[in-house]
Parts: sequence; C-alpha cells; structure tokens
Amino acid sequence: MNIEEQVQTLMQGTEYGDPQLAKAMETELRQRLSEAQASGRPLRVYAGFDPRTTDLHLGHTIPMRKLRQFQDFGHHVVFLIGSFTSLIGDPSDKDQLRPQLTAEQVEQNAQTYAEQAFRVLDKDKTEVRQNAEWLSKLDFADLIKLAANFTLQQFVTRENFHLRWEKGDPIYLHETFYPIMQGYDAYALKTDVQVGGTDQLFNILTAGRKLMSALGEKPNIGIILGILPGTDGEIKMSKSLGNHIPLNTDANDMFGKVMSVPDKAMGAYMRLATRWTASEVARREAAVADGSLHPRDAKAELAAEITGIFYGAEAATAARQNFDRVFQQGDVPAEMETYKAGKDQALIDVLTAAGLVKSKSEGRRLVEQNGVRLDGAVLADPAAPLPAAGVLQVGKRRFVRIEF
RNA sequence: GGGCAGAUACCCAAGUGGCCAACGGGGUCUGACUGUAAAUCAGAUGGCGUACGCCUUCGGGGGUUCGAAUCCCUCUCUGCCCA
Repeated sequence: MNIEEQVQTLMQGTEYGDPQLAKAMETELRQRLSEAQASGRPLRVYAGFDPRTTDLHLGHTIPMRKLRQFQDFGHHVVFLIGSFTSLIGDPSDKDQLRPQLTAEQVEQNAQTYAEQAFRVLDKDKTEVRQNAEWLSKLDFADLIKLAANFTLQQFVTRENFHLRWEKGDPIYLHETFYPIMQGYDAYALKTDVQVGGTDQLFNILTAGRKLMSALGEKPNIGIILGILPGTDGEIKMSKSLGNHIPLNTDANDMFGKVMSVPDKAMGAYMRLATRWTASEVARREAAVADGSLHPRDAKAELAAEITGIFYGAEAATAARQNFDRVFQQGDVPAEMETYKAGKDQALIDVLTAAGLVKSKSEGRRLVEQNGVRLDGAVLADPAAPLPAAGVLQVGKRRFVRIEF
C-alpha cells in the first residue's frame, strides 16, 4: 500500500482536539514513513497497556486495532505491559480498594490480557515488553532529572487535571509521575510512533515527546485515538457504566450488542473497531448517506466484521443468520440450552433454575411485563407450572428449550 | 496540628428524624411500534413471599429514639481554608 493510503488509514479514528496538531502529526507520520521506506526499515510502534483488568471489552481493543494496522503495513509493534505501574498501584479511583498487585498477579494478568489482545494483534509479529524492565532501575536522582523537564503549570492546565481541580476531586502527586514514566517508556523503547486514547494525549504528546528530545532521541509521533462510545452511543464504553461489549462472550451476543448500538455511533465503530481501511469506511458512509445502503444492513455488516475479528468469519455469518432469524423473523434460535423441568415446577422456579433470570423478583417482574412466553404464547402466572414442553422465551433474547 | 465541608444503590446525583427501598438523570431491562437488541413512546429497575407484609441497604463501628440515610460519639477516606 502506498504511503498516502497508509497515512489515511493510520490516521483514521484519531482525535487531537486541534486541527493544527492533527495536521502536524499527519505530516510527521508521512515524513517518518518515507524516511523509513527509504532506509528500508519498519517503524517502531508501541502502545502501553495496564493489565489491572483482565475482563476486556471492545473499547480496550481500539489501540490494539491500530497497532494491528501498523503490523499489516509491515511495521514493528511493541505491546508494552505496564507492569511497573501495576506494581505501584494507582489509588486515583478512590472508591475501589485497589491493592497493589504482586509480581505473580501482574504476570498472570498480563498473560490473560495478552491472550485476548492476540485476537486482534498478530502474535508472531508482536514484541511483548514490560516497563518494569527499565523503570524499576531508575533512582530518585534520575526521577528528579526527568521531572525537571516539566512545570507544575503544565500539569495543572492539562484538561484532565484541570477539571478535577475545579471539581475539587483529588489529584495525587504521584499521578504526575505517570506521564513521566510513560515518556520514559517511549524513550527506552526508541519508538517512532506511540498509540493511545485521547486520555493519553498529554502523556504521549507533551510528556513523551519532550522527554525524548530532552534525552537526545527523536520525539515519537502520537496517534491519538477517539473514544469508542458504548452501546448507548453517547458515553465512553465502560464496564462500570454497563454499556460495554465484552470480548469473552459468544458470537451471537457480540453481534447483537453491536446491532444495538445507535445508528449515529456507527461511524465511530467503523473507524475504530474494524479492519476496514479509510476508503472502505468512506464508501460505506457515502452509500448510507445516498440511500443505496440501508442503515440496518450497514450495521449488520459492521456487526459481522467486528464479530468476525474475535470469533472468525464463519461464526460471524452464523451469528448474522441467527440474528435475522430471531429478531427479523421472530423465530427461535437454531440452537439453545435444554432444561428438564419438573412436572409441577412453578414457572418462576423454572426461570431461576434454568438461569433465565437472576432472582425471583426479576422473574415476576418480567412475567408482569408480558416478557415471558412459551412457544410464543404469553405466560401470565408465575406460580403455575408450565402447560407443556416447548421453547421458553424471556424478553427478546433469552431462550431455553423446556423438556419434562 | 486547627477549622469547615463531604462519603447515598451499576454511574452521576437528591434527600437532612417517620409519607424512604430512598426524587431526578444516565445505564440496563420489558412492552408497543419498527428498519435491528436503531429511532420514538410507555413502563420496570435490592431480596424473599400470591398478597396485607417481611428482610437487607445510604463509608465502617457504636449510641440516642417508639422510629435514623437523616441526631450524637468514634474510626477510615476526600476536598477547602488556616498553621
């Protein structure tokens, strides 16, 4: 792929909050790509990951997706695990008691994290490193020297801190070390490009570049990615907000969850979470805009693409067929669990025992809301036993085949 | 070290002795409708019981009271101001 197309695709989904900065990064990237090509070397690209969570969702994979694009263009990717950070512990989420992890726990989390990451990244082409390797060797004097490159004002005016300052939320002193550590990572790895989310803008562009030049390296280019909205289409995807699409689910669920994303967020999903190049995304958006592609079909393609990344093309196709069958035609899924019910087991007990509802209260609620059906017929009495064997459906998407 | 303010359910955020399982918004769920688990509209959203109801919850612990998320003591954590 020629350099211009690479640039367009690699810059896809980026968000700098400032057109000049975006332009500057794009120009630098173009230059660096040309230089690299001329000298016959790949770019060194890295992104740092914090292995405190092991239950990843789609939002976590956005930087990985970008790294993968670099890999596909033949560049060298470093998957950096923030082991040092995890060992230190970060109390900035004060509600969560977040104990410092032991080296073993970090190791184990890193393992789980990487496993999930390699569903996006090309494992054979990925160099995995941990920043404890160099950060643990720095002493206090080193830190002071590094810190001397920054002023307090730079930190306080940073939006992220500024907002918290205004709100009266705590800003811990050691939080100011994170940008320094991250900048040092970039220096230690001698990278050409660093990938991260908008929350990393300061760390990457201010801290990283500054430290690199201060230490005599060429500053790296920052690829700052936009935020992937959650299934509500508005707010950043996050597990604690409940609007996330988990990775460890199944193909049908992932497909459906992508389908539940509002139309207006499709652009962000296409740009951030798919393998599509800039021109492929543009083609789809144009087709939806001029009416030649139905938004529902565009979204189904999107859902199939994303599901395909994690579960393979075959499973994605099956998930799409299942979706059409269940939601478009109102049919039941081709496959489902079976539950053996007792002859006079009350409906409410079947629901809980078969795992269709979390509690009896929830089950009653759903019955009241006409959300429980047996072979399409609404069941109204939670205390009554099931009249017959058949497919028990709760809401739109929970099914169990009932046998006696 | 001193003074003041604050800690509420998945998230944000009201409530300042009984009408509080706790307003509102977000998220999530259900129904109607549909182009899909889009959009829109309506409802639900701690647990147990068919139900009158009962139990657990408002940072932790202790107390006052017939009765507390609300008052008192104490502990932990946070912000602001002073030193």
